[in-house]
Amino acid sequence: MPLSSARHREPPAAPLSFRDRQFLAREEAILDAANQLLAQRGFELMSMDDLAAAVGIAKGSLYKHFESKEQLAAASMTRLLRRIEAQLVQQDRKLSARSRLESLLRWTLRERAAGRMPLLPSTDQSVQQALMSNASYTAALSDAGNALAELVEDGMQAGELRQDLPAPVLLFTIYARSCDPSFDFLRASGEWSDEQVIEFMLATCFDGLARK
Amino acid sequence: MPLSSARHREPPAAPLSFRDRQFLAREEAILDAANQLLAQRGFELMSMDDLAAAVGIAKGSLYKHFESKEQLAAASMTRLLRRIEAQLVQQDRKLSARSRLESLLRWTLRERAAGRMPLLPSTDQSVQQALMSNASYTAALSDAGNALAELVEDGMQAGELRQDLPAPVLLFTIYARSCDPSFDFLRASGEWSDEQVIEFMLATCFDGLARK
DNA sequence: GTCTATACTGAGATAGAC
DNA sequence: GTCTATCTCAGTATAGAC
Repeated sequence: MPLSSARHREPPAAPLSFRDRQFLAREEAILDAANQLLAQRGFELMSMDDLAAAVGIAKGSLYKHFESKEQLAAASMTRLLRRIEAQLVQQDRKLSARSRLESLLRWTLRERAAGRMPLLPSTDQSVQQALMSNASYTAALSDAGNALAELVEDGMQAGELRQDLPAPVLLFTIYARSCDPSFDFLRASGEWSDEQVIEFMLATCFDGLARK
Repeated sequence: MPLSSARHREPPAAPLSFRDRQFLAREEAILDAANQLLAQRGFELMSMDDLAAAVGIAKGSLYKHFESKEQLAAASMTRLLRRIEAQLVQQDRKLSARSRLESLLRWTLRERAAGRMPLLPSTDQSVQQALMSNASYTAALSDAGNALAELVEDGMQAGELRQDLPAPVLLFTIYARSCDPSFDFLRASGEWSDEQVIEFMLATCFDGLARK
């Protein structure tokens, strides 16, 4: 009977009771900790024990909020997708499509540097399957994907993005940069600041490796 | 007692007995199957049960060849790195650095399409740690990395690759393309052939997303 | 050296008191 | 709804027969 994501997306008209707000606050805390652990270790290596310890609650209590580890991961990913969408919505729409895409990728990589990127897109089939059978997740994925696709289309029509490749190729390429391992490699080398590495990523993504 | 990678790297002068050759052939079969499973599910989700079943031998026998799952993964990665290096060595050295890099990436993505890429670079710390404490692996990694770095340097000096970014940025960017999830996304869409997707990857990698 | 059978461990999930 | 204690099972690794 957890309130869960249903109430997330459609807040009731009536004000929440103190207990409900406390419950939701705890749920947010769980998702925050889950994001950290998922980012650090990935889905399989994040144990519910570790998560409970990180949040400071008992393992059993996790299951009052989320019915399984998979559903918890789905909630974590859903929240991320909603945030991505929010980033796109709040952007100044007078900016060029390319600069909006760059700005989104910058935000995403900053989130990742801060350890808040669950990084599930790159994991295995069983998790993917669990995600895709979660209605909230697929809805959020569709919404964020559509918003991003629209931006890519705009950029292509405006002549800012190349037109000799199919739009999905550009879309997935941008999407994949958010979980690109080169980000970790470059950060691990310790030679550059996070912001420098982010700008490197943007440069190689949009302008490629070849000399122009 | 397994012959293992030591004999791999320095074959003895004496010819191998029939039993030894059989043993090594089985070891190769294990690594082939391991590559497939690692590619499909990743390290954590590949169980030794599955692997033994795929090879058609008993689980216990695996431990006569490799002392642990981690060492087995290290052997798999080592073999891959040696093959990458071999690709570089056998290339026509009169070709431009850029076309040699493209050709290497093409080979790598074809290997991946065929399910032969263990994809371990993107996994967690515990595996990475186990790999880095394996001498054969670190040697192979160093060799392949140096060969690749040399090629990148050549390309930059020849003016084929951009010079406004540090060389390691270019190197890691190319390296990361071999485990780029966008490859899977594009293949899964079913709209293009593997070869088309590979060329898309090369195009976005070297020329970027922006219109030139 | 390969097999079958088993010990041991970690982790997901549940039961029941409060 | 949260806690402690426990169940169950998958998976690594090992033992022992042949």
